[in-house]
Amino acid sequence: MYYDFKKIEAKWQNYWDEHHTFEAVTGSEKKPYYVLVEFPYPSGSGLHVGHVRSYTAQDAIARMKRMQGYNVLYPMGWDAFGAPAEQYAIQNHIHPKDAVRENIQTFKGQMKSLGFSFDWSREFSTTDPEYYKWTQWQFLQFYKHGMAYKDTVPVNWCPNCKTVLSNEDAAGGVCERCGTNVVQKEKSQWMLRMSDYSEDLLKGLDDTNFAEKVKLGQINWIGKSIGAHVDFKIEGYDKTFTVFTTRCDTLFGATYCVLAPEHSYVDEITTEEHKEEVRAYKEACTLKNEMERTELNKEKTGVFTGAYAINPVNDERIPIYISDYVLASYGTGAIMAVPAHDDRDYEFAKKFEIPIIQVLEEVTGKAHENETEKKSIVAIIHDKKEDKYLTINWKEKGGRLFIGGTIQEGETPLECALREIKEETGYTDLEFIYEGFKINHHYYAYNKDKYFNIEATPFLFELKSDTKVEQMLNDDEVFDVEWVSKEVIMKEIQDELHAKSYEYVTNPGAMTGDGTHTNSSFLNGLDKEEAINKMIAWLEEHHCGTKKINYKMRDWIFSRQRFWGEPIPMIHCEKCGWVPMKEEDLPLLLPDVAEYEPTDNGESPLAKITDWVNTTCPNCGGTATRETDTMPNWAGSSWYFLRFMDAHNDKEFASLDAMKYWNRVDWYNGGMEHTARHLLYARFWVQFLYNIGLVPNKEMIWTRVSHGMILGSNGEKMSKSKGNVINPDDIVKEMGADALRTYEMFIGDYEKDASWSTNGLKGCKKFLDRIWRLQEKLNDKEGYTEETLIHQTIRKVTNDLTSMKYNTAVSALMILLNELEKKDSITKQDLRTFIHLLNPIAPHITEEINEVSGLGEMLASSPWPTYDEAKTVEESYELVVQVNGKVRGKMTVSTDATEEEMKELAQSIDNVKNYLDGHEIVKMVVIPKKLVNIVIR
RNA sequence: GCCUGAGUGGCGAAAUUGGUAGACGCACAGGACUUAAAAUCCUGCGGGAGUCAAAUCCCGUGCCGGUUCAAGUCCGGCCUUAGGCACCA
Repeated sequence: MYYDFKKIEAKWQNYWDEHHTFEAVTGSEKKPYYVLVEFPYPSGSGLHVGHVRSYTAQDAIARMKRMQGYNVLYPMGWDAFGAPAEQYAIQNHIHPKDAVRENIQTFKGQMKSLGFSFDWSREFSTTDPEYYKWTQWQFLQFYKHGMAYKDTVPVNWCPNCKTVLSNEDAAGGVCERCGTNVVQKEKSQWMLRMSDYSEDLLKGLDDTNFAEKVKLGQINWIGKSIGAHVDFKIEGYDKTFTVFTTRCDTLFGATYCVLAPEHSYVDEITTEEHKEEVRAYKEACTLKNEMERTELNKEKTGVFTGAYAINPVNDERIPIYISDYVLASYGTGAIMAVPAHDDRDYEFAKKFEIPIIQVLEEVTGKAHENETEKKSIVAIIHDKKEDKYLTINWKEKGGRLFIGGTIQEGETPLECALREIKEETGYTDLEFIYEGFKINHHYYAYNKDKYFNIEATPFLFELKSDTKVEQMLNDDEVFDVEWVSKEVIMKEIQDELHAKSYEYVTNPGAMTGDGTHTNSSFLNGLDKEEAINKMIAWLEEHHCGTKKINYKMRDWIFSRQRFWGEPIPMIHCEKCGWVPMKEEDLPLLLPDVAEYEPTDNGESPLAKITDWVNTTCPNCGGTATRETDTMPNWAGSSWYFLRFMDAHNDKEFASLDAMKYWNRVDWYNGGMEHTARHLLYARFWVQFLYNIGLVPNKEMIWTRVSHGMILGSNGEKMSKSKGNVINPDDIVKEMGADALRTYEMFIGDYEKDASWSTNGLKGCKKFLDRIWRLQEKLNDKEGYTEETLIHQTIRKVTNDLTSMKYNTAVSALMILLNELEKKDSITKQDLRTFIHLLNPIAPHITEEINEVSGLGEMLASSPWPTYDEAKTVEESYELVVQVNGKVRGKMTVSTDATEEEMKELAQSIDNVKNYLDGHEIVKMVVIPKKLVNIVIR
């Protein structure tokens, strides 16, 4: 039997269009369900097979939910502002809106040819004045509530192209277009006070059902850290500066302070002697952009200001440096540096030879009552020639150790180490290399029957020559002195203190872990958490500090120096300053011109269109000029999901009634690349609207999932230059939309990337062909032929579609097909249920089969198949019999066999008997309806 | 460097959350139909030992170790890889 998929697909697509099959009715009696997929940027290259994957996945959910009786909203629109359209327009001297209109036509045609059940009646583009009118209106609300302000911020600037670049375009510190080094330039920009919402955005996550990794992305971006502000007096000034630290417990170890080069105090406190150096350093920093300051700048740099700060806890005088490793934009732009316990400070202190004070000792071993305290050393001696380390092997009595010993009265740790080496091994010609941080070790000495708590100092020495004296050993010191390799040490040094000592001296660096405090007056003996609390209390009591929470998230830079974006509806009047446009004058339309070359000074191209720029002040009526910056791409996409709820409202952005009816987005799908920023912006936008009473929920998105990419058949990202691009149009023409949809659902785990395989696609086409041929087997009987399997399949497909396991849903249907094909004939109900389950994934062929074979009402308007749990149970199953955990036999057993019967049957299998013969049965583990494991001895 | 995933046949992948590892599909091989090919259908398909053929046994989910009657799944330690963040104090 032959079928023409092109004809069938066109037929049903037209039917759906003409009958408005998938249009959602706001306010319907049915329960609402809102399925959303990120609306695309309509680029010139058309729909990507990756789009097909996520649109199909969401389409399957939307179609199933409709059949389950929900009023489903599954809308589509266009996020069409942005640089590529502007770029294209500049090159071709046409208006971007014309390019956009064309691209939208292409995208829409492609989407229709794939049979997605979008509600096209709600379609809009962010570039429609009817839409961006409301984006502008919402900006005015931000402004009126004090949430929008102008500030001077550094931007990436390409001196050659004379244009402002986004961070993406300035990747690697060079301009993407011309390769010139990007510099930082101060520019006045509109900002939104997003940082005010840090805590709300964090807490709001509890009211969402986002995937764990999505939540984590949001949490990391917000970057909450709990710490303290500490005030430092500046010597010779009646001034203090404040630092932010998460480790105020290490304050006794602070040996210097660092200000960001941009810190406002720098010029004032720099002494005459250091003025030139500081000036030069600051200038060097402005020439560097953010990229260079972070990525390329591994080595710490900085200069001394000549000024000193006073450590409030001990009145120590500590030098103030400036360095670009301290960021002006985070915390207070100033830090206290504790080189012993911070990697960056350690590196800096080593380079500038600043003292390092240890205030935290790592604890090893377990504390015990009645410990004897003492101080000791661990000495590690390295022989460079052989690359071996000196150890003493106590054999059964204590394993392999380095040289250890107790510090005696009047002896320094270093003297002790040298003495112990000489006594225990005889070596005397050693070069001191490194002294590690002290370790606090608890242990029990069997030979003395005593508990000890020692403060051990690890040392590293290099062996200069084999010069030796005779060992001086006590009677109980019976061991071999052995030189061993690194590998032996890693394996055989079991003692915690000695293993740690080795780690400390061979990888010098800051000790950043937890431990017990030392050299810290009232904090001594406390662990990190206790010490932090006690220090905060002390600081507050002495009025020189307080507990403080900091967030990485900053305010949203809302200006773009671009033509193709929503104009910011603000007017600058010389008398009145910045004045918002009147709401009734919105939308502020983009001018209809065909020239928008960038300006020389980084202004938006709009600045050159004087007719548009010059206006009157809404306040005083005097001459005024318009803001020429436009909004970022993120603006229009921050609230589009609200507009879909009431897409044609010309009185409001969306009515509260409509939003209350739809309630929120139930299921939102998008790319992983948008889970951090887009989602955060959208949530911020919604929370603001909620706070001013314009939306019904503080979180308007419930579940957010992300899909993996479709890669080329070579496993690389699809791109024209690699020549591995698959155009969905070609596939639809050759194999049909249903085959493409089925394949993309079957390709693998939905959340993971997957490589394209034409053979895999062919397999899915074959699957559909076989279903078509199933019609030849129809008989006139009633009911199900394979009742149990069909009920199981209904359950499996229903569950899998709801949990995004599309690949196993398809495979369950393949299994059912294999079984149905084995039958001589099947009933109409068999076939009807089968195609019904497949309909959300392959909607055209299934509707056609349903119609041609007269199986019943149209699938799209029929209720989703239901299953009976009792009917999913098999009459019998294969009992697995294990002996000591290994499978030794299987047999078919009735489902109602009791545990006792299972045990008996298990032992009746011949092969099992062979294993049991001559052994005692210790016990039997029975897993009902699964297996019996016989444990023998 | 930090965070988060992932590592299973020739390939894409499954595995009810501790209970028969490799479902389903692709590729491949053999066979049927055909003048022939395509399409379609049937059979086989992790590695090894064994056998005329079986039965049966051993090994096998990145590596090493552990817990358990039982580990792809849990615990400890590594290795590789992808993505995100990155001097965030």
